[in-house]
Amino acid sequence: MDQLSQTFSALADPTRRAILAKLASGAATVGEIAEPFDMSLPAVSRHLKVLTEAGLIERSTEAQWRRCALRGEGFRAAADWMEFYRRFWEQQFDRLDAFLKSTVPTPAKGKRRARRKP
Amino acid sequence: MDQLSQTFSALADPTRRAILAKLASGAATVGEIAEPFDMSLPAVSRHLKVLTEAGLIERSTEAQWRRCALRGEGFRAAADWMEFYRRFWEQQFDRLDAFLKSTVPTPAKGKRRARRKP
DNA sequence: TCCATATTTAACAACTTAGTTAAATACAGA
DNA sequence: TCTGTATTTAACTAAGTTGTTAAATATGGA
Repeated sequence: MDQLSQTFSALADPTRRAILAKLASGAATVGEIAEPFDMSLPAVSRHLKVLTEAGLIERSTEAQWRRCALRGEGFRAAADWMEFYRRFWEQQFDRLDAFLKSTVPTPAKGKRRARRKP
Repeated sequence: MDQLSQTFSALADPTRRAILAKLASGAATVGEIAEPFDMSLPAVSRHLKVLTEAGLIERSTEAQWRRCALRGEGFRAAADWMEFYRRFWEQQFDRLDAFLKSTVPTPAKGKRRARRKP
């Protein structure tokens, strides 16, 4: 599977996103990560495997614990991909903005399209 | 399924990302969208359904054609979610940057390692 | 009305995913 | 070496995804 698909696929699960959110405030062991979830340890272990293979986390061994930490670089490609589409939602916002402005008693009429500044 | 999962799940397929890329340069009918793919029309139709349900595209009817267009707003939540993690990859870059600076006392001509684009 | 074009729905197969429990493995310390 | 704690792997099931072909539906025009 291509890298982008693997990343988005890994992010498409609420449990995995919750794991990432936890790791955003610091590294943790598998047991610590699993604790808040109403799910067996093997299930969490597999979510961690998916995140690792997607490059979103990295793991190190400390005695009998496996410490997991966020791997920022793993987000970059997906974030860059998304960034390309930013203009579309900003443009949409501008359209709404323009619409609201045109609703206000202002004589400016016509089909012009506002562009947001970068 | 929650909205974020639905969005990321929709993006986790190269065919669907290719469809979005095409729509980024303008709206198109189902037939036009399907044309470049080595895949049956019903298969493309289903990808479009997934994208529609994820809110990433919107459709309108014109005679017997269904016109599809990018729906920027649909990207926003996922992009915002990603944005939260930006500091992690930027921080990682900064760490590398700092490491390289500390490793090379005098940034002279003989560069030992290429720097990634800023 | 009937036909051609555009698209979706139905029915199906192959494959993947996400969870379960039970067993296996890894390591630290008595 | 034996034991307890931490974690992964195996085997299995249920459900979901992606593709196929055939049939159904929608629309405009002769």
